[in-house]
Amino acid sequence: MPELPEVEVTRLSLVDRLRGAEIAGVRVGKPLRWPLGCAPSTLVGRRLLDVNRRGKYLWFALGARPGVAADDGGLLLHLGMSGSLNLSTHAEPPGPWDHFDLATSHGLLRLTDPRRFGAAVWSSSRDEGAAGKLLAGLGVEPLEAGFTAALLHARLRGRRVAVKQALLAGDIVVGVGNIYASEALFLAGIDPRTPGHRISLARCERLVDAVRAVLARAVAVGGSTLRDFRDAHGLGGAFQNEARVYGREGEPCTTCGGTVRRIVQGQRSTYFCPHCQRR
DNA sequence: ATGGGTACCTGTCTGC
DNA sequence: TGCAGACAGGTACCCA
Repeated sequence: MPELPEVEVTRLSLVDRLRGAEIAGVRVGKPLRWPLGCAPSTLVGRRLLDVNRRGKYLWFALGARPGVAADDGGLLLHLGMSGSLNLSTHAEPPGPWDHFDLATSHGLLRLTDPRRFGAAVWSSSRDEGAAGKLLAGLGVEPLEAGFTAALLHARLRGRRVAVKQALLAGDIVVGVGNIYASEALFLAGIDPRTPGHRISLARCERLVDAVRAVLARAVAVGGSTLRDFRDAHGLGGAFQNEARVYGREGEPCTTCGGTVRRIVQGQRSTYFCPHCQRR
C-alpha cells in the first residue's frame, strides 16, 4: 500500500492529536518484519514528542523515562504493503491483523497489517542503532529542495536499469512507490523502460516536476486507497480515482485515446501509454 | 557499484 | 462450489 503520500497522510492525521501523549502500555501481536527490539517496559512512561517522516518510514520521537537521564529514543514504523495506523479513544479488542498497539494518554495507536511486511522498531536514536541502519542510504526527499534535475541526472548516470526501477529503488529519491512511479513517468512523457543513463537533463527536469506534482496532489486528496489504506481516523484516499495509467491496463489513455499497457519490470507491474511516453 | 533474484506473509480475485 | 494460480501499495539481503 503505502507510498510517501499515504505515509504522510497518516502522519498528518495523527501528529497533532498524539504530540505530548504519554505511553501507558504496549501490546505486541504476531511478529512483524522485525522485532520491536526492546522490552515493552522500555516504552512505558515516555512522552511522544513528535512524529516525523523519512521516505516511507515514520519516526515517533520519544522522550526519556521519568527520572532517567539521557534516555531518549523513538519508534521507527513502516507500513509495509498492507499496513495502516489507527488512533482511537475507545479501545476495541485487537483483531487478527492488529499486531502492535501503543496505549497512550491521548488514545490507542494501533498498527493493522494483514501481510505483516510492516514493522515497529525501537531505537535509541534516529541516526544510530536499528533506525540508523534502516534509514542509511536513503535518497533525497522528493518534496524538499534537494531533489533537483541536476541531482537526478547525476545519480542516473551510469545506471543501466530502467528509469522506473531506478525511481523505485529509493537510493536516489525516496517515497516513490509502484503507483506514483508509473504516474510520474506518464506525466513526464517518459517511457518507463528507458535506461536511467539515457535520460537527458531536460527530461530529468520534467521528471522532477512530475514526481513532485503527483506526490503533492496525492497527499492533498488523502493518498490512494486501492484496498485497505486508511488514515489514522479511518478515512480513505481518493487519488486512485484520478490515476492516469496505474491499474488501467487496456483502458483508453486520457490524453491520446490510445491503449494503456501493462508490463512487468523487476517483478512489479508498470502501466504506461506507449504513444504519450517515449524513450 | 550495479543488477537480478528471492524472501518475507496473507488476502482477494480470476479462470477452469 | 472448489481449487490452483496470479497478483497486491515494500524492501532487505544474497549472489553474480
